[in-house]
Amino acid sequence: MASRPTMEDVAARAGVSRALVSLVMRGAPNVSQARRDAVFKAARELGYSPHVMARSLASRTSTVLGVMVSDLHNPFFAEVVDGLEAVTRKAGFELIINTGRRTPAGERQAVRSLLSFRPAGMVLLGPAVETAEIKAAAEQVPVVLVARSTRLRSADTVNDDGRAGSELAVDHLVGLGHRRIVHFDGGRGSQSALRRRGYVDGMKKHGLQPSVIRSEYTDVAGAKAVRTLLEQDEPLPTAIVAANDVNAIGAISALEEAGLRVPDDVSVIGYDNTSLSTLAHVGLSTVDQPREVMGRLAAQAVLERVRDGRTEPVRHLLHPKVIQRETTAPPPSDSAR
Amino acid sequence: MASRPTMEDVAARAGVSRALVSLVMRGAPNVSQARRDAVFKAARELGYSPHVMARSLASRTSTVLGVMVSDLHNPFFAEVVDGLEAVTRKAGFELIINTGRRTPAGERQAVRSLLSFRPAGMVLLGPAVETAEIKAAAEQVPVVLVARSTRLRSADTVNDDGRAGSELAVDHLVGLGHRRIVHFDGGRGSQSALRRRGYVDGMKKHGLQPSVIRSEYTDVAGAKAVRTLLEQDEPLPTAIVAANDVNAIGAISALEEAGLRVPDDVSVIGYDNTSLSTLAHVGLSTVDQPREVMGRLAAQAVLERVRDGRTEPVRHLLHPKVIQRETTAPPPSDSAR
DNA sequence: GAGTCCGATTAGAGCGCTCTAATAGTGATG
DNA sequence: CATCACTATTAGAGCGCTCTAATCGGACTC
Repeated sequence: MASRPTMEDVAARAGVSRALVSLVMRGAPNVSQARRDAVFKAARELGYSPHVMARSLASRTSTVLGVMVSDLHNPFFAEVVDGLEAVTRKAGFELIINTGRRTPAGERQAVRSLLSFRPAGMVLLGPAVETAEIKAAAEQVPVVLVARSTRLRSADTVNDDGRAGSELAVDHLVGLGHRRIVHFDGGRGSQSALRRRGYVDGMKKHGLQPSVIRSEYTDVAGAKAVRTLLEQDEPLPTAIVAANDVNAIGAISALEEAGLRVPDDVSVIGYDNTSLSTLAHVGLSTVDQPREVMGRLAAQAVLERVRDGRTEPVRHLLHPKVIQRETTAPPPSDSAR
Repeated sequence: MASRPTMEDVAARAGVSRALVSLVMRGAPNVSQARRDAVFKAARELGYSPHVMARSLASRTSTVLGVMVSDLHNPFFAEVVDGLEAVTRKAGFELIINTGRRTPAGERQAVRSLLSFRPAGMVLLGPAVETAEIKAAAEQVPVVLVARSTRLRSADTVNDDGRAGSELAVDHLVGLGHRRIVHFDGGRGSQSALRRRGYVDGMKKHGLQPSVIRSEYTDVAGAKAVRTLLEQDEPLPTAIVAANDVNAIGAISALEEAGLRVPDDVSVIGYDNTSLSTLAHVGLSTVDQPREVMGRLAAQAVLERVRDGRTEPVRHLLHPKVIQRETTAPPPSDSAR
């Protein structure tokens, strides 16, 4: 495990100064072809590659972008990361990813850890962490939030209109004839309040009684919410607006385990339109968020702050739409109230 | 966006030397309580946090572990990362994750990018990248491979016995009465050759004719393999041994789209036992790999090299087992050869 | 042949930190 | 009260790099 060669080593081997090697490595224009070749040759022979962190320390700049993923298990984020990567790679930045392990405390750690690399910017995907923490980060470095809204002028946001999305989900179910529609919410998760409000507003709009069951953005929580439902005395709802796709799938699993058929007995609609819902075997009806586009927009936003020095906040608000697949259908005929 | 405070700033504010601040930050024992408190107070007031990279530059050590995830979309890796995090966090190391975007070229970039941070060690999850690249990395830093075998003495490995696992899958299907069993392989993906061999060996052991369809570790590829199957003249197989869970789910989706029922018409068994397969709605029969344990073992292996200076390679080989759920059943009765 | 330019090259300081070696401080000891 | 034995603190060099300012070496002019 020989210690890696440094610029000094390359310089010695190529018979030039360290400064010249630095120029060559950065592709400076005024270097003679002969020296340039000699430096590259020496670098190749030694297996040299620049020490990014020493570079950023010396240059007081960084090409690193930190990405905090609140839940690595949710495919939604993997798809956003795809969009992020596409844009940032092209712009010559590097992504480093950290996970929040589904808890605010974990997210806090992840954000701080990312910050300790002194990145040029940060993108937080679905953060559930306190606003204070986000604010602190945004004071040090440009921050873009995805799937989380904020009033902070120092952070940009990329969101879909979660209120509208949930309302659309309700409209869709009401359109199919449902009246007893329950919402499993995202608990303390990001955007959960908005989706809940959209659901409540939608229900009221149709003159229906909203009913929210506290849940989370995980399959386990979705299954648990169903069990809560089954233990209640009240008649079962004919439809569920789940917090997100993962939650919906957990719910469907629990329903089927309880001998209920989806959508014959109960309709379920998710949220996010992740790859999960696309699978024909799952065939989850859901509300679409354009995940890859969101990643791209987030990357552009952070680059605008980093490279172009923009300081005015940007708020991207995308319009959700319902994707009907096989988990929503008219309610069973005997369910008329 | 004020530039972040440095150790010098903290020292000035606390009325001590920079060296003392450094000692306090590292929790050195021989510092008076009074000074220690003063330093922490000043640090807090300034919002100071140490610059990890300057630290590792100066100390010639690193607490960073690089993790290359070949496919962020595959939940298998998210679960391995859970195990990695649990162990490394406790040991005071930080994880930085990079993705290979499902291509060898992407993995190469990711590995190099990770290396440019001069991490203490690297863990490659399911790498499909060339051995030469792995070897080059292993010359600079301890490397642990998960879900990929190698002969390199410079790298540790954590694997399940893919050959045995596939053979078990075949045994399971044969035990149910299947005889026309097809394998969708993992193409150039890691461990794919081993799983293929286990399948072939298993078939031969039972006196059956192996039949492999080239595929990949993605749902899209699984669906495509089914379509290939349907276009062939030969009678459909009664069972499929899929490359992994994701591939299996893609396959099931395509089968159902074609009007075939699983497991009534065709049985499907996956590989990995990811959270995906656990969902009751999916109910995928599969071959279990203990993902979180694998993450823990990998973390321990890399820490042993980093901290304890182990140089002998370690090979963890875990024993797979079949998990029967709802996608495997006896073949349809009229399918007798 | 002295002077001028301009592109190519380099010396040296410094980024934020750690680490070694030296220094200051504090009692205990004889 | 000088000496010793510690413990607590600090100065200063240096990690691998960039960047500014200085220098070098021709080619060109008059």
